[in-house]
This record gives sequence, C-alpha cells and structure tokens, in this order.
Amino acid sequence: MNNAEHKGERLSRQRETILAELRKVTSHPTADEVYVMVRKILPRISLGTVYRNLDFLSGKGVVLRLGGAGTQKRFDGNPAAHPHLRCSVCGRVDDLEHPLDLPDLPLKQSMGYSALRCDVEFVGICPMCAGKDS
Amino acid sequence: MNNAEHKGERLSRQRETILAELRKVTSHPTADEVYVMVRKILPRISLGTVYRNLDFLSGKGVVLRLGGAGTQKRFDGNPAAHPHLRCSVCGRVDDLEHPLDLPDLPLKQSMGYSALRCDVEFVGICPMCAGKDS
DNA sequence: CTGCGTGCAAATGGTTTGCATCCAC
DNA sequence: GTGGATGCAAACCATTTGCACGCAG
Repeated sequence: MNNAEHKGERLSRQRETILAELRKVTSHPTADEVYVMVRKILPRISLGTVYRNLDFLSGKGVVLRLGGAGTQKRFDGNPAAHPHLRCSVCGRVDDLEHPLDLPDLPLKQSMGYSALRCDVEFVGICPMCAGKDS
Repeated sequence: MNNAEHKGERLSRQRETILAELRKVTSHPTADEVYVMVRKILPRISLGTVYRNLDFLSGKGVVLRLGGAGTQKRFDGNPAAHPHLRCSVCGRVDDLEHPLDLPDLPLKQSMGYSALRCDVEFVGICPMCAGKDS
C-alpha cells in the first residue's frame, strides 16, 4: 500500500484539514469536536463532510475510529492500535503513556476468526472528575 | 454487595425474564435481539422496558453493556470483564475461549485514573463471514 | 395501599444520505 | 471538462423519556 492516489480519491482542502487537525491533537475528539476544530480553519465546512471524511479516513486506516463505551464515537489520529483510557464520568479518552504492549494477538485465528486486531480500553475515572465531588 | 433487595427495586416479571434470557445465551445480543427473545415469553413487553432494564441491570453490574465498534450496543449476561471477539463484517460478538487473562490492570492509577476496569476486544472476521466471499 | 415499573408513543441526538453545486485533477 | 467531494437539510435509527396505568411488596 503506497500513500493514497491509486484509485481516484481527491485531496480536498476539507479532507486535508480534518486529517491535519486530528493529528495535531493528542485527545480523541468526537466528530462534533473535530467539526468545531476544523471550523476555525474552514468556517463553511459542514458536519456531514466531517463525518464523510472521518469515515473515509478510518476506512483507509489513516485514522482510528474508537468504538468504546460512550454514545458518540471518537477518532484517533494515530492509526496504530494502542490501549486507551476512558473516563466513565466525562467520557474523555487518553492514550496510555506506558506502551504496555499487550500480549499481542496471542490467539490469532482464535475460534476461527481471521485478521485479528486488538482494541484495549481501560475504563476509570479521570483525575479531573475524581476531584470535583461525585 | 448482597443480591439486590436493599434499596427499593422491585423484581418485575419483565426484569426477571430479561436477565434470565440474557444469561441463557452465549451470544451478546443487542437490545433489539433481547426484545425479540423476551417477547416470546412476555409478548406485551415494550422495547422501552427492555432498554430500561438492560440499563438498570448493567448499572447494577449484573450484566455487561459492551461499547464496542458497532452501532448498537450489545449485552453480556456474564458481568466479569473478559475479552471478546467481534466480527467486523456481521457484527457478531463471541467470547474468547481461552481465558488469556490480560496483564490485569498492570497500570492501575495510570495517568491519575482511578478504579480501572479493562475491556479488550479483538476485531476480525468470523468463520462464517470469511466463508461466503466478500 | 404505595410508588416503582410498565406500555405506548413522542422526542432526542448522533450519524447518514439525496441532491444540486463546486473544485481538484 | 469531469467526476469525486461538498453544503445543506431531510432522513434514519438506536436509545431515551413523559405520562397515566398496573402490579409487586
């Protein structure tokens, strides 16, 4: 797989900007948050476009769409699978600092499944939420 | 934590049946699927009630609400956190057979988070979907 | 009896989509 | 110039919620 241009995808300003903004942050913004971020640069972009591109980019494996426990999906500019920390109170998602490479796919082909990828999510309460009473 | 009756919750036939049905299967049904299952026993139950009870039960820790990659949430009658296998094609979720106890919470308090729980989900293609062409 | 839980249906909210226009190639 | 990408708004769909009634304790 080389970079991208082998089929027919065009690199629109919107797509470019969405990817750039997503890579710029260490947080794992929801589509809405990406929308807000990108809007500062392209005020006329639409939410639909943000969704379409986020979908496109994650389909390409350039970004990660995090399923997770919350209602909204979150997106990660770093496509390599790595463990996340999710706050069960405010919903924010951080990366784990210490890599903790999980026993990487120790059971490939487990139960007949193929092409396994592994998502790990630790769920807890983040310092900020733990601070302000219950 | 004893069983349940310490506050004021009543054990309705609906709640009881939902829990029983959920424990009966090894699959990880969506709310809709639970609705269908329970309807065979209580034909007049409403989807809203299924959602309310699933929510109640997961809040109590009696069942597990799986966030996961799909659109709909899935529920697991086994409340102990254990790794899952999700098919990226059909969306079905299986339990991993070999326990593979993950490096259990090796980083408790990581980054200031407290009360960590760990969700692990392997994403791949299940045998059935791998079989039938693309 | 009492009030928690239910059935029903309307409301919500995130995400997707149809369509005419726009612009990257 | 041409078809993929966009903006807008309506459509979707899973989930939630308000309300009056029903039933478990």
